[in-house]
Amino acid sequence: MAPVETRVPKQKRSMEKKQRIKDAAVKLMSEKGYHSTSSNEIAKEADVSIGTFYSYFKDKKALYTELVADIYNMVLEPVDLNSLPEDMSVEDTVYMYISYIFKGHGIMPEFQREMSSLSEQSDEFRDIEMLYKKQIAEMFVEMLGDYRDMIKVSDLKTASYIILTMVEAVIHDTMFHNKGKNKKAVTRELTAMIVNYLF
Amino acid sequence: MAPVETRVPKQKRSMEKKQRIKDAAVKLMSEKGYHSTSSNEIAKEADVSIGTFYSYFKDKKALYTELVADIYNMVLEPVDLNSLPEDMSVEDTVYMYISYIFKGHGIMPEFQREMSSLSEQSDEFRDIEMLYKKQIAEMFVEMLGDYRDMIKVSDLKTASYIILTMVEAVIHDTMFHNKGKNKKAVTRELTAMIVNYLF
Amino acid sequence: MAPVETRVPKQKRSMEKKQRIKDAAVKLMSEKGYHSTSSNEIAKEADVSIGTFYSYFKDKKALYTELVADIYNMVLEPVDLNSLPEDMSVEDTVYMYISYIFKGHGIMPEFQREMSSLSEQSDEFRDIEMLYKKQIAEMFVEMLGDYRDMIKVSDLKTASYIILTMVEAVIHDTMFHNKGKNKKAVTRELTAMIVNYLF
Amino acid sequence: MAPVETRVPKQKRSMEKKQRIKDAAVKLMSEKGYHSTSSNEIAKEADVSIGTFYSYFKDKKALYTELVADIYNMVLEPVDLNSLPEDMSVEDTVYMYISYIFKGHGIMPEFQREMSSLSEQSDEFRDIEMLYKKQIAEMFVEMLGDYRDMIKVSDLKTASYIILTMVEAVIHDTMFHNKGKNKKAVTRELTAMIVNYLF
DNA sequence: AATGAATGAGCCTTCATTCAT
DNA sequence: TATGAATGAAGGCTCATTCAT
Repeated sequence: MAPVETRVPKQKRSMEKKQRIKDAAVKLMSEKGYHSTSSNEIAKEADVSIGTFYSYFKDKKALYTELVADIYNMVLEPVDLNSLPEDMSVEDTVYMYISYIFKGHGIMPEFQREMSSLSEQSDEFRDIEMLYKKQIAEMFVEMLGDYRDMIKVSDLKTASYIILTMVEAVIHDTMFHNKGKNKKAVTRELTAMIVNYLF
Repeated sequence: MAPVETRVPKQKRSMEKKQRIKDAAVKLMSEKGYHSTSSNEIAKEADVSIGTFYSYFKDKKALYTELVADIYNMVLEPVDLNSLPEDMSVEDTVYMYISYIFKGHGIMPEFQREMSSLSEQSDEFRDIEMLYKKQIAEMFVEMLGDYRDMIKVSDLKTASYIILTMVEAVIHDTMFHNKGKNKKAVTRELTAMIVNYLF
Repeated sequence: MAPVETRVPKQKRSMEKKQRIKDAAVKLMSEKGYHSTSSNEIAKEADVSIGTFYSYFKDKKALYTELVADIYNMVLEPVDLNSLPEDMSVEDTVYMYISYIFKGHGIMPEFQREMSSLSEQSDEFRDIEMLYKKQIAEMFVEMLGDYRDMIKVSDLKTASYIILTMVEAVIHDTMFHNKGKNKKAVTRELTAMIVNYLF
Repeated sequence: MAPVETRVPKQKRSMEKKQRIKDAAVKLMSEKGYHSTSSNEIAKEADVSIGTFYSYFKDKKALYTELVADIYNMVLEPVDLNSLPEDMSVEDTVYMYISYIFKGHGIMPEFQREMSSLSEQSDEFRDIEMLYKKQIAEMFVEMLGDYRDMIKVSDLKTASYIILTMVEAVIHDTMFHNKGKNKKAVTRELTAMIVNYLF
């Protein structure tokens, strides 16, 4: 009843074990989905006892939540907006933004697919996703820099969120159902659409 | 091995029973998702024995498939494109189209949420959804009528599919995460974006 | 609780129905075994309602019991020992006896296979089988006629029962596991063995 | 889908548990037959959780298969043909062989009854039994030793199989339906019969 | 810290049997 | 007589989670 506190690993060996569990989980859940992957299976794939599994993660859901957070961090981390060229055109900026999102969807795409599916089912996961999305949307506003003043749309914040939603939907579709074909063409079309919309 | 065939109800009372099962399923799956809703639970909610459940539906998946079909029929049915005014502007046409999709998402929205979630997980369900989407996308092309000649986009078929994907994503987002606020504003924005894109 | 008396059909139409049920049962049980054949399936195959099924047979087991009795009657019925030639040799007599048993095993052999399997599981069925076996064994003694005096075995009754057991085992094996090959050779060998044993 | 492997017990306590399950299964299946004994029932009788049951056995059939193997091992193990007296008569050899089979049928006779019943129903089970039978039949040929040259039967291999079939049928009958009475008399009769047949 | 044997609630599904019509 | 919709106990099996070692 009184739950044993989940272990917070501080030593390297432990970290490795926790990471092994995560890697195993990503692998298996990407292949077979969250519901069809059992904790025992994950532990075995990670070459760790089921007891160890439960010493690192309160339950299966907690593991999943951490995985989602990890993915988002991986997707967001490598951005360095400060290093953008000063004199990019609007088109180039939007194009770059879309490419960036495209790139993010290239990281563990199968797992992201599973994520987007599960996010619909639980507000808990949904909330994390919102956090990330807001960040990405804000990033777009920043990227626009001085061009912001030329935008005809009044509520830029909302607009950027809608733009992100749209872009992700189309990219998602392109990645999974068109198997990643015509990335470039899609990026171009989206760019045109967004530029037309904003300016 | 050779199971007794699924019952095809012919009398009113039976129809009611089958419908009761469906209603119960929609209710529970909307609340807790497909995977967390058991057949026994559905039967109990429908006030029907589990045996009756399985006499109407081969298995849980078959029930789900019927539900999806029902939803699609409800969404698609009430359209009558022939009765559109002859002299609508492009903006009005697009606006109407988006409104139509918005309306569709208002039917059992929570269940549709679950549907879109499951579609990601199984090509089987995905296929049904595609069918419906293609119809809706084609409908848009038809609605454009004579304006089609003025469109600058070359591949209108693909464009209409992308537009639908986008529109649905945004509407979906608006419905569930903004709880349906500013439908009008969103519709207006989307209209502008699409018109700008196409013409 | 108070069981409705099982119907004893007196009219032709009813007889037909009951027979249809039996035929269907034999067919299905021969193919798939007793345990894998459901009463609903039998009723459907017989083109009769499940209610009708239960008006003719108290339960599934009662149907089976009747089938066993029927088979035994079919196997035993067509014998007419009185018409045997007077001057048969011992060998010919034994050969004829074995052939007779072989023939019996040719009647609905798959169902008999199922029967022999189930007989092991229920004393009820077992008893019926004993009855039949005793009759067959006695028949052999009768067939031997005047040769009886020349037999060296003391307890002919027991001997004849053992002989039957043996013969059936070998025939059974020949029918099902050797797919009925070398019936003649097997009959010949058995004849030799028995003649050697008795005389 | 990818089930956690069946547990291979290494410690004594576990071995005991697995054995308890087997013992319970033998007991119940002997009493009520394979089909009428449920896995939950076996687990309960063994005082073990159903989960434990399925950690030791893939499914009910796998348990059964192990039981059959165990029985065969018990029946075959204690044979040491090399220690036979050199100068046994043919009669004594055959008598000994039959006694050996008789003894084998004394081990868990009720379960063996169920086994022979199931063998008729599934080729899968039948195959295992064949393996064992072939061994026993071959053993007989070996036992005959130098007497083999004096045998008048041409195909000794087949003959030994038929003899085994016969002997088992009679023994089986003696054990269950005559409740083991006159073992000696039956053995004597069978011996005579076989010797007469072979030589 | 780590293990993994053990648990048992709960899942999906079947089928012999009843009974209102 | 006949129907067949309806029942629900029971079966085989899974898997998240616990806890003694």
